[in-house]
Amino acid sequence: MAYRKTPAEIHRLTAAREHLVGCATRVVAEVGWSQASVTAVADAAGIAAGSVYQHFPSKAALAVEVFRRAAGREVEVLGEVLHGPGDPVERLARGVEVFARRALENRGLAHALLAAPAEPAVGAERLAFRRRYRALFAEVVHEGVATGALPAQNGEITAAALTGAIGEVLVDPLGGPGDADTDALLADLTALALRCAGAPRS
Amino acid sequence: MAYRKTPAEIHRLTAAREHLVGCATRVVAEVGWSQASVTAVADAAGIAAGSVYQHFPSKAALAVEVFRRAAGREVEVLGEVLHGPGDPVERLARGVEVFARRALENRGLAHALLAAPAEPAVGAERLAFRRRYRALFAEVVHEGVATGALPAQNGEITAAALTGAIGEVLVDPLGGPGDADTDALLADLTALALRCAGAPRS
DNA sequence: GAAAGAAGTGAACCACCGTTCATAGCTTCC
DNA sequence: GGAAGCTATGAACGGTGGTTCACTTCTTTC
Repeated sequence: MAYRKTPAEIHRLTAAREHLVGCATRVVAEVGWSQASVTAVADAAGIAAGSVYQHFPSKAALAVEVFRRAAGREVEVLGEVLHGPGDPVERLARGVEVFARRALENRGLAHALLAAPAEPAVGAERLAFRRRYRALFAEVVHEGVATGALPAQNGEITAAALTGAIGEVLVDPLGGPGDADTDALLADLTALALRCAGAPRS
Repeated sequence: MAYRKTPAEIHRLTAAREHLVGCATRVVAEVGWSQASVTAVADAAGIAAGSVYQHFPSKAALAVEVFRRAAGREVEVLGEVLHGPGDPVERLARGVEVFARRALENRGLAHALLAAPAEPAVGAERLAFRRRYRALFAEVVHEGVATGALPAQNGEITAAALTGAIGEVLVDPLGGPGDADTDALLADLTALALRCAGAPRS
């Protein structure tokens, strides 16, 4: 044999791959899936279109990777908050707030993850992650029902409503174009969440 | 002059157009916007691909027409229920129930209207109609707040949550594939809606 | 330094799809 | 019946965008 990947080379390759995924994520967040052509992504990463295929077998595979990375981060953060300290109702409120705040802080990415038109492979991925968000919320709702803090209810539906509400607000900002008051919006959203779950009025 | 459209001819033309729109709606409901190519739609209507352009200047125009017809019906029905008799809370519950029931009865179409990936022109239309659904719900919520039946709240967000929740449930049926129990689902949804709006517990 | 092999390149390829257009078939009017 | 005008047709066109591939460039090994 006359060639073996040296550690430095391996590192260079994975770095290139990471760089590609990062740039692709940025492009998707900025212009959406439909406009994120292989050429556009490659340009953003400073490589040739053909080189993308050194790292991924197809555009769909790259897209799925981009989606999984970004959506995975959100699931992780949400999970930490929902499984953190505090009683179920508090955690639910904080979870909604964090989830929504992160989405509002990176609207483009959030839109891409939750709503923007995408190829079927990404659509399937989106479905899977929606289930995970929903499951996380539902878990806390069930907990609240068990401890008596919340009334009996279909937790899955409550959870669906929470993600749906945040998605709605993201897709079509109600307060006009400007972020007139993000904090107020977040406050309204958490209040909605507590009503949705049937938490006692404060 | 040697030619003028006779009434019968006019009727034939508009009928052909209607037939085209109807078939296109069916195709979209069955396979989604992305798979509803001009050829597929023309085939379904039993005409040549080129003939579509006798009735519509572009595929986008046909798509928009299909969307407007279908979404317009829903707005109308929802409006009638929400503006009908009964106190605001009752109307809200009935509105959610009717909206969701119709969606569940024609899942394919509902999915196309609310969620399925679509070309930009349809996306814009969708945004406009979402605002209308939302406005209708918000109106009733405001009414309820005014009469004291509901607590003070951001009605727009409550309305967004309601449409979002129904959309969520549609996109990813929670109870597995089967309609295990549509009535139970509807009951859970209306219960959710009332909690969302903060209606007194029954 | 030279051979061997991998990564990078970008122009060309190809499939798909909306759209057009020359042609054929019908309808209207005299 | 025939001229004029409209509608219907479907093969051909053109743009787009993912993918390929012969070739260049860089890295490793001896």
